[in-house]
Amino acid sequence: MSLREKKIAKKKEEILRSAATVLAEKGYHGTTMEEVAANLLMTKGSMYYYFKNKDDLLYQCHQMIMELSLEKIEQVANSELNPIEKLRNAVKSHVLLATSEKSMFMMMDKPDQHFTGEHLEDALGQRRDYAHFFDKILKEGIEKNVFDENIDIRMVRFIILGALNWILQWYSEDGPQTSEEIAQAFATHLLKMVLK
Amino acid sequence: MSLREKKIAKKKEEILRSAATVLAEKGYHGTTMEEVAANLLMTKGSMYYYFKNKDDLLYQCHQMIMELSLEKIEQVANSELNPIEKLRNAVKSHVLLATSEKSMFMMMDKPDQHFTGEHLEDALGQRRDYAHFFDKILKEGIEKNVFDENIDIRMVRFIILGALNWILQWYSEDGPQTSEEIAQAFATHLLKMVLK
Amino acid sequence: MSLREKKIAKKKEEILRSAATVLAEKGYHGTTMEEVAANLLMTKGSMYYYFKNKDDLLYQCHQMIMELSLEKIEQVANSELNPIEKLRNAVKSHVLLATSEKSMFMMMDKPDQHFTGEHLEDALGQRRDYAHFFDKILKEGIEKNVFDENIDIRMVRFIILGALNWILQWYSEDGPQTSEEIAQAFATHLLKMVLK
Amino acid sequence: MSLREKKIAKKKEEILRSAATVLAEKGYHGTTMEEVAANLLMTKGSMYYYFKNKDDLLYQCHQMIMELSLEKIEQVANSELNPIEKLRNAVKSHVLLATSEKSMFMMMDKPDQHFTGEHLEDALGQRRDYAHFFDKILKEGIEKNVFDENIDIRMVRFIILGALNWILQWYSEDGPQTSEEIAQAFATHLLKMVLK
DNA sequence: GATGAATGAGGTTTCATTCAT
DNA sequence: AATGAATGAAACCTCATTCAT
Repeated sequence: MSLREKKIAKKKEEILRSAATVLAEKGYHGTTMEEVAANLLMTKGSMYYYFKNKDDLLYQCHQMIMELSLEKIEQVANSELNPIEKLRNAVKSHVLLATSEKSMFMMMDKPDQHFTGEHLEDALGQRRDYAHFFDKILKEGIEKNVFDENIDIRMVRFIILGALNWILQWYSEDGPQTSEEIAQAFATHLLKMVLK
Repeated sequence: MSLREKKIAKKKEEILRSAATVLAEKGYHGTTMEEVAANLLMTKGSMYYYFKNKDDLLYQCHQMIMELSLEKIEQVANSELNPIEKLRNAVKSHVLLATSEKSMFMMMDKPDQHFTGEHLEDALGQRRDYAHFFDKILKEGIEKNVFDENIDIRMVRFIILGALNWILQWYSEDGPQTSEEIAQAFATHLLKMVLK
Repeated sequence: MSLREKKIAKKKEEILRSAATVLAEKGYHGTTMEEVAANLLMTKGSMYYYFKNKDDLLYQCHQMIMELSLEKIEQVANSELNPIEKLRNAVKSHVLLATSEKSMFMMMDKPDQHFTGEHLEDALGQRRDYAHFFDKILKEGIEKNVFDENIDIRMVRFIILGALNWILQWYSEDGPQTSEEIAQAFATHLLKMVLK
Repeated sequence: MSLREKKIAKKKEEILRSAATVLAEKGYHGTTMEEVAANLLMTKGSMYYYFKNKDDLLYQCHQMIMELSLEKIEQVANSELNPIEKLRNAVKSHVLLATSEKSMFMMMDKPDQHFTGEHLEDALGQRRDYAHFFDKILKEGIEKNVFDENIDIRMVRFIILGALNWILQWYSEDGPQTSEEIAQAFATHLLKMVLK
């Protein structure tokens, strides 16, 4: 990657982060290009140098955070840990990522309300991929006889993902618990649900 | 309530239900008054006879569903059942309500993105009330020694509410499980998390 | 047609005429919705009540004038006159229409620069239809032995249409000749070209 | 002219030709500097080294083609040919030039839509000059008793110019007639209009 | 000479809202 | 009680133009 390309990439990320912040606060339709730009002391027009249109901006926002998340969970799922540790790590890692990058995660909700066509396909695909890693861990846990064989994998996965995504709705840096503590608590309680 | 008032109330509810459907699908800013009206074979203008403005419409939508939910959970929490049954029933009742009135529940997300001022206060208050009922059940369970005394009530409540609210993101009438089965599965798994 | 529909139709035509005036002066891209509206003491926004978008406005403008023209020439071509009179009348009628509705005719140029897809098809089709009537008259003249059998119908038609359409570029109400006189002169000279 | 100046002049002409092509296809307002530049594998910004602004570009485009045309017709009008041959040659030469440089001629329409102030004066002046040469030929023909003394010179000139300029609207390299044949046909038919 | 980046004015379009009827 | 018509603010987006490098 040339120097110039690096510079562009950096600027793009800057914009994406700004966008994510505003998007998280106001939602897709509630966010204006003006605001995203103002956030960066840029002008509306300049942003169109980097992104084709608002949809594109949103999509790439989604991409960025999705790639981050997928990378993390893939790493955990493919590690040499036992299923218990895998699940614990997956949960913790999601909590830590979500709380530290709250604004970016915020916009992962309701893809079908924001995306259409190919973008929607992509977004849903990535979401499925993410979910799949949890299924994999759960299945492995059952096979290895450390998780309760009666659990309904699909339901458990929905419960875990729901709990994790809900964090954005209530988490605040000034809350009574640090994100570490939350991660710990979530891991503990969710594990209790699946252990024998 | 006079006959006329009844008629108005009925019409209002009709509009609210239509609005909820569209709002659920497209989100607040993505929904136009036109669409809501068209859905009812009405005209945009007419709706202003019943609602002061779009915000008001959204707010009353929110109210309607919140009242329904609060009523249900209050009933359960104040019943004579033991904590286990209370929690089971609270979960089940939420699942059944959410799946049957999906469109109405859909819009309960992110109140701070939609409401301001007094309306926001109200909405957050109701949400807190709802959450409080779960806390109450959990506390009672611990006191009565049927729930694990080590659980972190706040965290558990967040997990439960997260799992419940997330249902809207994946539930489909044509899915592999009926809402009854889902309710059952959720109750079972979530209970496992809190039992001794 | 109901009263209301009539009113709408009238308003639409009002707008179309205003649009035609501005379009004639500034060309398609040079014309703004603002100007068209201002011309009628309307607001930009109001025009979208009557027309889907700018393209739609332009297209219907084109339609209006094309229908007028086609009607006129069809009438002449299908009359009982001899070919000489037919050609004379067709020319005269075009001159009179073009000079009296200069602004509307002005925009018939370069349809492929303004229209796309189906609209382009339509516009080109109508243009072909119009041209066809001239061919028909010319052919009839040759068959009836009143026009020179050596003329190249296609070329002659192009010459006539070119001369007629060019009028818009130079005609002015304050010019030295009335539109009647121009019509007369055009008819005379163009006829001379085709007579035996 | 220094070598450097020559290089610049060459580049300028390159740009003008590219611009003419795009302008012909999309019209003034429909053409973006971006497109013109892209056509030459240049960047938008670079073009401002050669041209002050878009208007300037258009104007110089117009100039280039106008000079070409004027040169041709002046040559014909001032030749030693008899009026008949002069008119025939003027017509033919215009046809051949217009068909071979279609894109450049295309933009000669409606100067008052594109130019203002001094540029408009200039453009109209050149147009008048061009027209004048036809008048001169026609007058000479009448004086020398080879053209019908009853023709209305102004009208005939308008007919001829209209027919000639219209060619751009229908001519295509793949059409049934070569440009030579068209030139021939136009000369023949238009002459017939003015001969005794 | 050339260009990448930024800008801002201006255009099109949408939509909540109003109001006379 | 309903609605057709109008409005204007605000959104998205384009593009000629500039300028540092």
